[in-house]
Amino acid sequence: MLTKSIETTLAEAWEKLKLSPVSFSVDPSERPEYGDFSSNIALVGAKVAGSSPRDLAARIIVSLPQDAFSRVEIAGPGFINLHLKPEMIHACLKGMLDDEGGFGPRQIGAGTKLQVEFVSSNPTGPLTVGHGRQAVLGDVLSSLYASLGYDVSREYYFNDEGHQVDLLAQSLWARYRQAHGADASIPEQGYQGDYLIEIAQQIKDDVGDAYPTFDEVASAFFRKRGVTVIKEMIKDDLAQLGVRFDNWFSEEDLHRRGEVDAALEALKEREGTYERDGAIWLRAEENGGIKDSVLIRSDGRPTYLMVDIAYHIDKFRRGLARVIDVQGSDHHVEQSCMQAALKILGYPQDFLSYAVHQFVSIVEGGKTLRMSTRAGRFVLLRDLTSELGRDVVRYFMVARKPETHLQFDLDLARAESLDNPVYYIQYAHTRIASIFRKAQQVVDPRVVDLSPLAASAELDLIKQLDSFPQVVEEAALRFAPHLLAEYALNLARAFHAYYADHRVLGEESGLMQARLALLTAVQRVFKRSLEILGMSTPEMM
RNA sequence: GCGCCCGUAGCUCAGUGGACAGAGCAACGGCCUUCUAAGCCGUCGGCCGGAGGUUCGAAUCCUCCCGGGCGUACCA
Repeated sequence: MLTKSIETTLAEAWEKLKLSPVSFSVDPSERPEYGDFSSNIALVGAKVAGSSPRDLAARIIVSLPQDAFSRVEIAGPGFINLHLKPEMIHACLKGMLDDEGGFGPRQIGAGTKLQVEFVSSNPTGPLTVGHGRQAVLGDVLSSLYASLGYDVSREYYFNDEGHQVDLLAQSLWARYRQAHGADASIPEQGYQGDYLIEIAQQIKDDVGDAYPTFDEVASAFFRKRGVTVIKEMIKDDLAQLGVRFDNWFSEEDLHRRGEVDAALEALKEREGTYERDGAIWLRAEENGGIKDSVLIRSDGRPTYLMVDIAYHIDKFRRGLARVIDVQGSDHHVEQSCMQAALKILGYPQDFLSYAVHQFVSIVEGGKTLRMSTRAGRFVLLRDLTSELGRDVVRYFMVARKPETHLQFDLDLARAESLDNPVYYIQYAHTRIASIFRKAQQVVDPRVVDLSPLAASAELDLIKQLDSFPQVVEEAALRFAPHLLAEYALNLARAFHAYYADHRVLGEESGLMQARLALLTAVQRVFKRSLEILGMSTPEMM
C-alpha cells in the first residue's frame, strides 16, 4: 500500500534526525499541485525538533532516499508534498493484480470468533423501515468484519417471552373474536396493526370457535400461534432484503435452561446486587453504568435487563471473543447497565461493544411519519423493498452515518430511481463488463506491461484502488459502513470521468492491454465493495 | 432538570487538528457517426447554529448558550 510505504520511508528519515518519535499522517493530496501524497510530519514534529516546520521539513527531505519520488516540495506552513514516480504507482497496481483474490484489507481478525447481533425485534409484528436500517447496518458490518478475517456469525435474538408477547396474544385473540363477528376490543397497549386480522382469519379457519374466552389455554395457544407466524414474517422480510442470519436465538431457551437464575446467582456472588422495595437491583452506577436498574421485580419476574445479562453470559460461554450489538440510540441506559454487569462479572472490557444508530423517519409529501408498531402507524420494510428493490433500499439505509437521523424521503427515492447513486455505481461496473465482452482477446493482466498508463486520470484511479483496504478497515473499526458506500460512489465518479476521456478498445495494443489490466482491478474493487454492501453487480443494465 | 446524539450550500448529506470547506439532488448552460448518454464537462450556490477558549493551525478538541431527536419505567 502506498500510504503505508510512504509512512515507513518518512519514519526512517525521521529516525536519522535522532529525535523522539512523533505521530504524523500521510494522506492523498487534496489538489494535484500538492503532489500525490502529503505529510504533516514537519508540522507535528516542529516542537520536538525546536525549529520551524519549514526548516525541519528541509532537514527531513535531505535524508529521503533519492529514488523514491520524482519531486518533493515544502509547501504552505510546512507540509511535505510528495510526487510519486509513475513506476511506483504501476508497481502498486501490479501488486493488486498479482494478489488476485487476496487484494484486500489486512487480516487483523485472524479467525477471531465475533458475533454481530442485530434487529432482534420482538416477534409481535412485521418489520418496519426502522428495523430495515438496523438490518442493513448489521449485515454490512458483519461483512466488513468478515473481510478483515474475523470468523463472523450473525445472530437474531427473539424476545418470545414476557409482557409484549402477552399483549400480542390478547390482540390476536381480539381479532379472532372479531372474525367471528363478536365485539372484542384490542387492549389499550396492544397491537393495532392490520396484519393480525389475516392471522386471526387463518386461525378461525383452522380451529373454528374453539376459544370463546381468553383463558389460560387460549392465551397459550394464541401466544404460540402468533409468535410462530410472525417469526416467519420477519424472516421473509429479511430474506427479501438479502439479510441472512446464522442463528436465531430464543429467549425462551434461556429460561428453560435456567440460565437466568444462574446469571442472577453469579451477580449476587460478586455483590453486584442489592434489595430495595422488594425488588433486586443491579449496582450499575458504581460500575460505570448510568443508573441502577431493577433485575427482579417485586413480584419475582425478571426484567428484560436481567434476561439480557443471562443472554450475554451465554454468548461468552459459546466461545465468542467479541460481540457487537447493533441497537437504536434509545437503549443507551440499558447499554451502560449491561456493560456494568459484565464488569461486575469480570468479563474482558472489549468483549461487548454497541454499534448505535439513530432512527429512520419516512418523509412523504413533505410530511414526516412518526412510526409506532403498536399504534399500527408504520411503513413496512417489505413494502419499501418491493417498491424500490433490494439494492436501492440497502444503499439508502447504509449511505448515512449511523448516528445521524435518516430521513428517508419516499418521494425522492421513487423519483430518483433512475439517476440514483445505486445505478450510478452499478453502471460503472456494467460499463467495464461491457468492454470486456467486446474485447476480442483475453490477456492475463498479471503479465501486462503497465508502463503505458501515463494519464493522470488513470494514475489517480490506481491510487483510489490502493486505498480500498484502508477504507474497509476503518469502516469496520468505526462502525461506519457509510464510508464504504461513499468510497464506491467516488470510485464510480472517477471511473465515469476516465471513461469519457479515454478509450480502451481500438488503442494501440500495448496501451489497450495496460488499460484492460487497469479495468480488471477497478472491476474487482467494485465487485468487492458491492458484495460487502450486499448489492448486486449487474453485467448489463 | 439531568444524560446521550445531531445542527455544514435551497434540500439530503460527506468531511473525528492541517493548506482556498466537498458531493449528490434542485436551478441554468454545453457534449451522442466512436467501448451502454442510467454518462461527461461547466455555471450558480456557504459568517460550518451562536459566543468564548485551547494552539503554529479548529467544521473537527474544551466551556457556556440556542435549536432538534432520543432517553430519564419494577416496558422491551
